[in-house]
Amino acid sequence: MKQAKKKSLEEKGWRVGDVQEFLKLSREEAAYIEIKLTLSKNLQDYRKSKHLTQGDLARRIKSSQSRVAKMESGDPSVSIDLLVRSLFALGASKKILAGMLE
Amino acid sequence: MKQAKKKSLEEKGWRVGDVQEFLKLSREEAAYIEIKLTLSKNLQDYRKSKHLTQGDLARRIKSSQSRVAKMESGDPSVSIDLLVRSLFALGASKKILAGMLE
DNA sequence: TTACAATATGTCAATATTGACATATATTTA
DNA sequence: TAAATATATGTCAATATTGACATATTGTAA
Repeated sequence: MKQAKKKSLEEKGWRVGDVQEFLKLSREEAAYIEIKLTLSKNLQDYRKSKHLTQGDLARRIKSSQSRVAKMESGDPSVSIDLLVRSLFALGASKKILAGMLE
Repeated sequence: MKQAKKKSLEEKGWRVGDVQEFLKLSREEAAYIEIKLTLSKNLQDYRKSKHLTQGDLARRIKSSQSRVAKMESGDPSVSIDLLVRSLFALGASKKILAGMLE
């Protein structure tokens, strides 16, 4: 955007640059959420493939059934760290993790 | 381990099973730490390849230079979440992330 | 149906992670 | 060299994540 136009808009009260910033942020936010959902889904598949209940997995990682449920439902209160640690507890490796993201 | 042997050891005060549990935990812990270090190193390379200072990156992710330094040094106070969000802020994609873990 | 097992949802105190700050230590440039 | 710039390290109050709990809902076998 030309400086003159930018200045003109700013004089009218617009915060120029915010749209681009918004788009960039939402792109990054979307990528972040997508990763969490990918890990969530894979965790559930992985657990089921081992014929474990949420309670079983909870015991293994010293957590609770309700937290495992939140992990698998993509609850925003769950960190990537916890998802990754849970996958490792089920026997996944770094390579397997990489495969989940492809 | 045979049950008789196990019982005998337990009578002597040993917590049998702890060794296996310790090994399993350390295996998972090692994998978790390895992932963080991998992301740390890649973050630094990625940042440098874009000719940005730690301060520049800090501004982009609304954090501080000191936290970026901790991210790149593999400081245990840094979460995978923060590392991943930072990589996305530098333009990385899910696929690129996967490549880092291979 | 009715038990029973598994999963989902909401809450919260305890714990972990965070950005910010001060300041030390490189590293680069004039 | 010295000054400027970049990075490292320690601390801490604010915020986010956590396990635990209660309880609701869903699935499932008798």
